[in-house]
Amino acid sequence: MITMQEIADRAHVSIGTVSNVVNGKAKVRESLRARVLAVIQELGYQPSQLARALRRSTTNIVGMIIPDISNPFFPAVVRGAEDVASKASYHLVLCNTDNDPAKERSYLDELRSYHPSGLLIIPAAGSKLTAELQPESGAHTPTVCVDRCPIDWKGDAVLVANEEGSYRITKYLIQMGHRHLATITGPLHLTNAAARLKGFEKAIKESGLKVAPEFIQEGQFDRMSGYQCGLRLLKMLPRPTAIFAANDMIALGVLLASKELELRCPEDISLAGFDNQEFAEFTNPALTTVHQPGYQLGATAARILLDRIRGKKGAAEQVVLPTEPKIRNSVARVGGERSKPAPVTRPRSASGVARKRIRALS
Amino acid sequence: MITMQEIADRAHVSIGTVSNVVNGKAKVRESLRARVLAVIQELGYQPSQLARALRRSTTNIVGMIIPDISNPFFPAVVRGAEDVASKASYHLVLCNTDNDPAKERSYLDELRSYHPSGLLIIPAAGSKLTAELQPESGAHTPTVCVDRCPIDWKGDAVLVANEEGSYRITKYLIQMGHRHLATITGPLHLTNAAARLKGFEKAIKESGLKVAPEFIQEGQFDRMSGYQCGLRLLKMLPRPTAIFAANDMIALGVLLASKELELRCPEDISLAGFDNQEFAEFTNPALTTVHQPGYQLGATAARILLDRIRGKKGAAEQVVLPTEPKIRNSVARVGGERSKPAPVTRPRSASGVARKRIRALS
DNA sequence: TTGTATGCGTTATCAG
DNA sequence: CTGATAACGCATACAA
Repeated sequence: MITMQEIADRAHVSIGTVSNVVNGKAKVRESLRARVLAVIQELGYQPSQLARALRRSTTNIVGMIIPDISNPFFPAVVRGAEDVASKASYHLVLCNTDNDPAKERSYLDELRSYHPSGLLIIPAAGSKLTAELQPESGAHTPTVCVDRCPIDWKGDAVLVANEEGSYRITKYLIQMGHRHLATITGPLHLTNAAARLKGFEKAIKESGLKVAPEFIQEGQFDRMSGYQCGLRLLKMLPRPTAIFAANDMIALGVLLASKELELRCPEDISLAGFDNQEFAEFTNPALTTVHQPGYQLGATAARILLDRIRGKKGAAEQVVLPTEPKIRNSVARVGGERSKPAPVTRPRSASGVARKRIRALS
Repeated sequence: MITMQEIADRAHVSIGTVSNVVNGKAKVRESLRARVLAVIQELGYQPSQLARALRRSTTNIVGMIIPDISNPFFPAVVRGAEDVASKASYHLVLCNTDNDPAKERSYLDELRSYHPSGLLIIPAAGSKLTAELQPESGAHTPTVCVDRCPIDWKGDAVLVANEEGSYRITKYLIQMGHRHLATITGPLHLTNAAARLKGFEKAIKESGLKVAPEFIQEGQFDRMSGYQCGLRLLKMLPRPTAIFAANDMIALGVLLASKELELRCPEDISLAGFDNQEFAEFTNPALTTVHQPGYQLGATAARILLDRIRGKKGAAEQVVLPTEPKIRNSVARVGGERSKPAPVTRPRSASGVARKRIRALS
């Protein structure tokens, strides 16, 4: 490795001068500056971020922790975060926790010991380990929770209108004549999974319907889990006529399960998801789901983080981005009803502060 | 931040002793050891990786560079890499280059200045910047190229049998009666894109067929590009009867284009992809494609990298993993032929060293 | 403007 | 076994 000292020697200047030209802080005589730059070029000198960080005790990296890189929803939010971070010349480094709180903890410690400028966290299922990141704790690294947060999280967060989204899609299911609804949830100690279930139950209740407890299956947010819970649900008698899957990966699993049981979707079983992933419009049948703005989620979170990094004080910001049902072909009308479905209404209390106006579903 | 010195003070020992208990290198009297550990616990001390790395000039991180996190194929290889890296207690940090060589360069420099133990690189379209990572260059960081490599790459690499895969799927297309084949390739300066085209052309040639030059469209490996090239192709007269898309994202784009043009797949246009992504069996129609083992790709690369990190010398290893056609419903039989398709034969020279035996397609 | 010296938090080398 | 001390590469306050 080639160091500043070597540059200094070759350019016949002091190491301090080299540092000054590298960082452009202090003024340096033009002739020296040129000479130093030339030597730097020649030797291909790269400043050691390690030493620099140790000295300045901060780096230009933003750490991001995601729970499951193989669920394409998360890469979408990563894209959003990265675009704004890299525009502000921060480097985004990613760690995948595999939904394992222990791994999360380990990555978090590792990341923090590199003194990142900030942290973007999508907590793993079961993590409550973010105590030392809360704003009140002394010299904390600026941190914002994305997509979901531990129940006791007090800091900045950007979420989506989960409850409203699932409420609206469930209403739609009911309007389509379904009376025997089931749902496969995510891990319920995650705020977003809980909110989606809440919206589901709210719609059910409002319509004077009931769901048998066994029609509410708690799963993971992945395809495997959707497959297993789907199988279980589809074998029950009487069978539900519609399943609300708490995300699109689960829905994919249900699709697989129904195929295996030789049940047709939507004729035998209607299905709705949540995410509106890229593949949702291409599945067979095209998946009716709730769109959530993954990219904006990441971008917004990164913007809030940058504000904090730049020293913005004030109360924790909790932004809630809107969700929007996407009606496609995986839900069939059931029963005699032939009337056009009424527009899906919004619940009286939209959860949180929706940034954009949510258009009513036509 | 709490330092070793503080621990030493509180435990009434020297800083050297603290270092010894933390690293478990030298022997420390049990009583002291316990005292130190207690203080560490109490104060929640975390060693500074920064200082440690500066001193040791190496870290336990493995940097990984991927070109497009929103293409689900790459997350799959990340999973593989991470599983083996983290089992060996390395931390995988990810950087997404967005297929931008400048960004790649920047991340690479950044990463390298943190002294990672090794680097896993899936080069961006257009990167030829890996010169200083080649094994011959002096104190290089162990590096292995994954999935594809710049044409002049001399180091370790793990790839898949691209040419063979596209050869076999193209043969299949021809067996299904197609005579007017088109292809949408990836960026052709990427080895894998070039190999897939080569396999395609080889099959064509072997069958005594020809493709019009405009039936070979060079695109990017993403859906947008597939959509655009697809549109172009589908508007040509005479129209190709089958399109071989160099990956599944491109195929998705073609699906969209055909839908927009009100062309039915596979009746009006047959389509084959490459990747066999998770969604491929759920698309409408289910996508016929070439399976490539993303997870193993990452896992194998990480294993080779770990060997190098542990000091293994020797010539560059170039592993080629097998690919396998997956026949589903996006390719229609065309023309009068009604005979059962003959088994797809393997080309005489399977490219590279396939690790597993490739079963003939039945 | 430029050079010198100190310290960031560790690890490693040596005396005790 | 334990403690002092010199690096690691850089930034910065201060002296020249």
